[in-house]
Amino acid sequence: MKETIRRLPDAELEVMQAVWACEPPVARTDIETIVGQTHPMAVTTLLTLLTRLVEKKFLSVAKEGRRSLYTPLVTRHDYLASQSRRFIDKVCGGSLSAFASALCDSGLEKEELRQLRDLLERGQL
Amino acid sequence: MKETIRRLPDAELEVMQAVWACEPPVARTDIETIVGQTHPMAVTTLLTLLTRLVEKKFLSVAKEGRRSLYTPLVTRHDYLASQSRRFIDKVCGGSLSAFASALCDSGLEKEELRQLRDLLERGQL
DNA sequence: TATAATATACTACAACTGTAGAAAGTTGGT
DNA sequence: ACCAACTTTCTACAGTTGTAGTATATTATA
Repeated sequence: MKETIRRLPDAELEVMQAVWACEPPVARTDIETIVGQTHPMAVTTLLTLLTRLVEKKFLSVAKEGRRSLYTPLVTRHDYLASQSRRFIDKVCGGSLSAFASALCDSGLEKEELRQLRDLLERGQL
Repeated sequence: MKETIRRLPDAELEVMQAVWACEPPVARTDIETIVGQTHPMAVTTLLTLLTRLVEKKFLSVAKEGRRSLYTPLVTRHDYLASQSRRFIDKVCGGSLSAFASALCDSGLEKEELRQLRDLLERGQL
């Protein structure tokens, strides 16, 4: 099991999602394209968020000429795993039945819930 | 399915959890006892958080003599359901397989994962 | 009824978050 | 060598969050 990974604020998480969606190292322009599709923001805003992610050790940065190239230091999988645990513990109070009940009433379709069960079964081989 | 419910900051969520654990309406002293077990804080801090929860319409408040009595306006179940959905959408990018994979690697025991599957199955009757 | 006890309201403040303008550095092209 | 284009860094600011001291209101009681 992994050490705890801090929860990122929404805006920073959106940027990380964009970074994770690319082959590293990633240039700002690529991140901008992806983030811009769902959450347009000023270039300087994006750069501020990238700087904060570097400070928080979620990204490393390297200069290539005038550009900065970013590389994830935390994998998407590790982040999701850590936050899933956090969610069960902090939000659901550690209760699996509360968690399951919440999922059943979360708006997922019956078919999606079945799919989730199957994935859980297969995943734990 | 319910309308979206805003995510509460950690401290406010802890207070809500304590409120939900009681029979409403709840006095500050009762909340203090519960919250204090895991997260001791000054009385005024707790009162500030309660005030913010009232402002955010998570609680209603009524005076009884010198005391204030608080009643949840959002049920724990609705909050968990809403936040579960939010987690899958925002954190897992809507991918159930990413979600399942994260759960499998979240540090839950194999036995707990099996239990979760069973709960999901039973829950969706 | 004066006072101690108790409860909440008001005020405060630093750190974090979302957002972006202004400034400054880098480079390709002419 | 100069400029236009582009990139990042610096600075800024309002709103949120975590935390709590001070002031004020209420009440039981001696």
